[in-house]
Parts: sequence; structure tokens; C-alpha cells
Amino acid sequence: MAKEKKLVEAITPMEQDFAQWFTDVVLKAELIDYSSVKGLTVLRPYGFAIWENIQAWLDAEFKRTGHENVSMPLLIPESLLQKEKDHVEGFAPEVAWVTYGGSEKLQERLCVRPTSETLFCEHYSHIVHSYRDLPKLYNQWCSVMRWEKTTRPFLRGREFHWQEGHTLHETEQEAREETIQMLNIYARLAEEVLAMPVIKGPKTESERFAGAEDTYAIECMMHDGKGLQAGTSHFFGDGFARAFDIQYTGRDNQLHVPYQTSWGVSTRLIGGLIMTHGDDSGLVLPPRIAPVQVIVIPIASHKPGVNEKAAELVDTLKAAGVRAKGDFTDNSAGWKFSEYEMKGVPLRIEIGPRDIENGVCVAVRRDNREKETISLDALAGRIGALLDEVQQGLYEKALANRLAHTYTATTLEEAREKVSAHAGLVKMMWCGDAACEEKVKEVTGLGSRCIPFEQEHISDVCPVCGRPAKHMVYWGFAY
RNA sequence: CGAGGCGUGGCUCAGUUUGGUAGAGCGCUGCGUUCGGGACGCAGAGGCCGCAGGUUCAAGUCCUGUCGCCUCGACCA
Repeated sequence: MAKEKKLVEAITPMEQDFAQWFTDVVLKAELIDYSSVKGLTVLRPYGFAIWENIQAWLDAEFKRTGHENVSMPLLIPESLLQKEKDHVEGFAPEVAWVTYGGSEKLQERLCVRPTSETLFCEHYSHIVHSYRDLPKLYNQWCSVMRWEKTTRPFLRGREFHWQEGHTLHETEQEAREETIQMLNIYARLAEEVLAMPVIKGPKTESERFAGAEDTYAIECMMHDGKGLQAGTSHFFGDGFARAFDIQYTGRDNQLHVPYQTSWGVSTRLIGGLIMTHGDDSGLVLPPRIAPVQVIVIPIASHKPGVNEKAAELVDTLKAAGVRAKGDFTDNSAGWKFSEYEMKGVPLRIEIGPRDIENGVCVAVRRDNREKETISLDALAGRIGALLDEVQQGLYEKALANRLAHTYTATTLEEAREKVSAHAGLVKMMWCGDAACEEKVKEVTGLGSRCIPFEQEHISDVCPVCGRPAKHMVYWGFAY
């Protein structure tokens, strides 16, 4: 019991302080280190490995759907940023500026890209001349900078890694289909790989991306009941194209303006992963994203044959396509248990002299700590099945948490009361008027998260103004 | 940008009230014993006390200035 206590000391319990718990996990699991500039962090090998796994899956999907990777410049001249009015108004307050080159003051200041719409648009205006040049389906993997006032690892950094897709299409229809296609790819990433259930749908006008005609998002619920926007896909119409003079000669030999989309996900997904699945012992990673799926820990490793057998198990698992690793350091077994629990490794295998005699090993699940003795002959098959069970279990647990903290309300008072006990999502009708949306925020503190594709009928009228309701909206507190 | 708090070995902090030899725990290095839920013994290494001035015989401690960080609000992927 005394040892239990020590474990708890290492990571602040969620119920005590969720924000501190998050920070503790991020540091203890060795995902990041702070740097000397606020909001800029070092992504350590283990944290970067998670990002690499997200990249690998997404990049394959992007390529499958015909996209090409490119690299845009880091800096944007002020004049270029200012070409689209809504866009510059949205981003100007939070850009960082380069004003000197060496000791010379620059003629025009350059901002460090907060997002690259303007750069893509400028480039597209150079290379798109004919309908034969369309569609353009570009993506880039990079980091961007937004000078945020308050920062948190993974959730809100001044610099963050992401991918941004920017596409140009001949028709509105085609661009709209692209927007939804990419939203669906993000939803599959979240649900199938990260085991994070999502709600898909458009954002309200006030929550739209600066310069977009429509913004769609996947919304997730974190363990504390707060929402997280985990990915966005925007339909731009032809607004940016007009602002940047992108024109092409159509099949009819007339000049036309193309339709545009952009879409992105960031390392914020890792923050979502932590807050969706983590517990008081640390990180819990779904097997499909875990850099290490199985950690093999030798017990009484000084005894002859133990390390050798453990190494053999690692090889067997690797040969079966499992991302397996052995820990042969001289730390105590107990220390290793805690270490890999903090790092969220989905399965642990213990193997000691007793097991070797019996031709078995012990597997322990990270998500529920269930132990199982497995015959060494059947190891690879059983481990594969267990990893699938963990993946499935995490998704179901996350979905159950969301459903348990999803409420319905027909009045603002009811909404406020329901989220006062435990934060969550409130399903409530809305007339579509921004003033009513603002009023909801004012009275309850809840912001509109999205207008889900899967609509339900909660009541006939807007709870604010009493006029006929147009949509059901998910309202919530968000990161 | 408003309101609080904090800067002392790698980390968490004590020491500041009342000026007088820079400390503890953890971590780190070496050797040995351990190993099925964060083991232990012995021996070591490691500090312009955030920075700059000032007061004093003497400053981690008092004074002035300055920089940085954290938490909470307002704004945001």
C-alpha cells in the first residue's frame, strides 16, 4: 500500500487537478520537454514517434486520394497576408514578425506563417492557367506559429506541428466533396486508429475559420467532459481565389475562378489522445498508434537463461509484426512496471524463471490491468488478439464516457444546471441567429461546438428567442 | 493585457522574519547485494542562491532596478 501511494505521488490524480494531471503525464511519459521560449516545446523521441505514426497513416490516405506533398516558405510578407480581409483580421493579432535581416531593418516585415493559405494562393496564381491544371491537390507537413498568450503542451503551443491540405477545383460541387472527404478521413483516423469517437458536422458562422464559407470539424470529448476540436476541413468557395487573382481558362474558353478547400490536423491530436484514454497511472495508448505495443520485462534477470528467453520473446513478436521491445536495464521489475504504465504501452509481458519452467509468460493489459497466462507456443496469436481487444475496449470506454456526459436541454437554465455537476455536451435546439448563440454563451458559459450531421429533434423552438428551431447544436466547454 | 505567486546543485524545495562556514530528499556516477508492483548498503560527483547596482567589516538573507517563469481571468487549432 505504501508503494501504491508513491505511484500516486508521481502523477497528480485527475480528480484533484485535471490540468496538473495532464502536465504530469506529458512530462513523465517523456513526450515533451519545455524549451526556454514559452509555448515552444521539444518533441522528444517517444512523443515524436506517436506523431510519426499519425503521419504515416494520414499520409497514406492522402496519397490514396490523389494528394501530393509540397513545402511552402516559412515567412509571409505583410502585403501578402493582407490580401484577404477576413483572413488577416482573424490572424493578425497572433502572428510573430521578422523585422530585421542581420542588422538591417527590412523594407517590409515578414510574418512567421500562422497557416499557409496565402502562400498556397500566391503559388496557385502562378501555376494554374487552364482547366487542365485542375484539380490541384496539395498538402504540406510543417510547423506553424501563433503567438498565443496562454500555452499548454500539445493543446495550445505558439509553435505546433501539423499538416495543411490546400486544394483547388473546377466546380463548387467538387470542392465541397473534397471538404467532406477529408473530414471523413480525419474521422476515421480518430475512431479507427486513435480510438477517439467523434461527432462530425459544420461549425456555426461565429466559429468559422477566418475567410472560410463553411468549416466542418470533428469534435471529441475528453475525460473531464470538455470538448476538443480534433480536426477541421474548410470549404472556401471562391473568396480566396478572387482575392489572389487565381483564374483559369475553362472548357468554354472563358476565364473562371476556381473553388478551394483547406484542411488540417495537428499534434493537438496527441493531447486529445492523452485526455481521452489516460488514467492516474499515466498515458494509455491505443495499440494502433503506440510506438511500443508490447514491452517484455524479464523477472529475476540475473538468473541464468531469463534475459535470453525474454529476448527470444521480443524476436518472436517482432517477426509476427508486433512493435515489441525488451527492457534489459538493471532497474527493478517494479520500477519498469510503473515506467511503461506511465508511457502507456498497451501490453506488458512478464517472464521469470517460474514461467520458463512452465513454458508460459504473463501478459498484463495497460487499460484494465487484467493478467493472463499465455503458453509460449501460442504467444504471437494471442498477443495479436489481445491488442485488438485493447483497441476496441478503449474506443468503447471513450464512447461510454461521452454518452454519460451528453445531456439534452430545452431551456438555458436546464443547460446550465446539467453541466454544473460535471462538464459535458448539451444537445439543444437553435434558431440559427448569432445573437442567440452569443446569449447561450453569456448565460451558461457554453459555446457551440458543432451542428452535427446526425440531427435529433429535442424541441420545436430556440430556447433563447422562442422562434422556430432550425438545428440541433452540441454546446460545450472546450480546450 | 488585468490579478496573484515564484526564481537556491539535474528536479522538488528548506534556509530570508532576526545579515555571520550554502543544506535536505530525489536523481546522477562507481562497486556489491537485489528483482512477480517504483529495492538496499557503501563510496563519490555536482551550487557566479535569475541578473545588475547599492547598504555593510560581512548579503541567498536588507534596499533599488530589471529579466524570466507559473497559476487564474479576457482571446484562441
